[in-house]
Amino acid sequence: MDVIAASFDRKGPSIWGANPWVPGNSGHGLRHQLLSDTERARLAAISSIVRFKKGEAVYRAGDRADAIFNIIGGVVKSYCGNGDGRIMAFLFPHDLFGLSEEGAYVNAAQALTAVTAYRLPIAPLRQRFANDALLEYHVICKLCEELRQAERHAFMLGERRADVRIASFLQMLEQLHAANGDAAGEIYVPMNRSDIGEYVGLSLAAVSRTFAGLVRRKVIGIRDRRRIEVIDRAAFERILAGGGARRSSRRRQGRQVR
Amino acid sequence: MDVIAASFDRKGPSIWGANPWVPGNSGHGLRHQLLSDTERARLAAISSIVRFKKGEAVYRAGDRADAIFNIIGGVVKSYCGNGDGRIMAFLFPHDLFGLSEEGAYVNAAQALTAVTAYRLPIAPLRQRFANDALLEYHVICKLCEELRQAERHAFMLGERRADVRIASFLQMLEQLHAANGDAAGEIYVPMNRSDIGEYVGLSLAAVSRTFAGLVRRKVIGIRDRRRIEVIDRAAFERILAGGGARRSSRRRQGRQVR
DNA sequence: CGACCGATTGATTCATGTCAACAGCAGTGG
DNA sequence: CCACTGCTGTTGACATGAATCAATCGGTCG
Repeated sequence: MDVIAASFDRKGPSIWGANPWVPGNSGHGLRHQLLSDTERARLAAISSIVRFKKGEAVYRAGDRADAIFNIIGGVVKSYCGNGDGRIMAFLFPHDLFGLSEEGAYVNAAQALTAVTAYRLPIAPLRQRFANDALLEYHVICKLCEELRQAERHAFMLGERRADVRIASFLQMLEQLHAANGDAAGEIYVPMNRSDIGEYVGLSLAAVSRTFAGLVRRKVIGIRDRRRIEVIDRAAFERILAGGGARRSSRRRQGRQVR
Repeated sequence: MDVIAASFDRKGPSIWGANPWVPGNSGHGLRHQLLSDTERARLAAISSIVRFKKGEAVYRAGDRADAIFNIIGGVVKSYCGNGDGRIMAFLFPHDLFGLSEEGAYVNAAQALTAVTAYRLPIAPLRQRFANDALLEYHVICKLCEELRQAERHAFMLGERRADVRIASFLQMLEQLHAANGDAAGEIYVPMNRSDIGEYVGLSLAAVSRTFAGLVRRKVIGIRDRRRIEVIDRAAFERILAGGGARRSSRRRQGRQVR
């Protein structure tokens, strides 16, 4: 990990999200910058910029948690450190990560690509919090969003069929690109098959097989191993919906809400 | 739903949690009251107390989100409203729920038992936020905790074997009791088998079978259908650990952290 | 008592895990 | 330039464990 003084050619830490309490704030779920320029500048003053090489560890589970991170560029995975490599989340630019419990990181984090990030030490950050209610409010917004993301993850894992899980995963990446205003049409998949498996709860073999199946059914196309495009959008949506269709057994209806 | 003016025989909304940045703050993960008496009183001033009968809906997915809730007593489930009944979370006293996206609730919520809760309207709450940095900070702490909880949920769903999932679920309930200082020895299970299934990602039949299996193996004992005790603690831990043991195939080693 | 809901249990099916061989590709070093 | 090695991804054969369908049972409510 390299440490560099926060330079001024960037405005400072950047948090993208949507205010959960403002209706249709920018319409179709588009995220935007939550922080004002002055907030970003103030945060820049207490932070440093760090770089990680591909594959480098950002922190390990149980490490003393003295900072949180804000990604400028690259992709990070947050995973269970205890031998079990299940991945809890993929983190992208404008995301915040490094949550702790009782002062220690609960998960481990590793750079999947080369990563640049702001490192925000806890102590000065808490100082800022105490003086800046708006900043805290924005962090609350971001946390709500991460919570929603974690729920979506759990929702996907509740799905039984492998193709639905993979399709949900692709949709997640696609929506992420869309929310960031990136070019559509092609989905960039920065993580390898094994990491996908750890995230969606399938074996490496099953992930590979499922991709192959979707290609055979002409639902998706794979150029590069990391560039996927949805060919048959209707079939894609049908797969995603397919999850809700089943599990329509006896127990469901009439009881859920009365 | 009944609405009652917030009475003064209670101190006001109550949020339990642990400050994620204070090391071993009360040792073994014990949670405590995050709000001061004056904060609680101020929140009480802007909130009302609501009651829900068993089975009653608190809100539905897509409803205009104009308030969040803080449980005083009872258990609530938060579930996906779109026909698909998967449960995202069980909420207990001192929990906060009612998160929204663009001003609308994303999930539906239903009372599993009779429930009493504070209802905190968003508009005045945001007023209070603007004037009370400490309150916001406490909400951040709570959100971090809920995020962690959602991650644990996803972690459990990543598990393949039914007995591990059920054991994790029981452990979750047990730790919940412990964190609240409730009596140990017996686990109170306020939800029915079907709800458990929706939460842990198993069919109703599989939940039932798995409980039966654990009883047959003398790992747990079932008195009442909602009162379970762990008989063979060692075997119980072994089952929980069993998850991490597998998935040790080729792909894992040497790459996760270098 | 009949109807209904929650729960248990059995028989069968089928998707995914597991094991294993192998192919593509990159990096390394002679 | 070419073996050698290691990692990533693909594919096949087989076993397994949970979903599904369905019958049954106990409790509760009217």
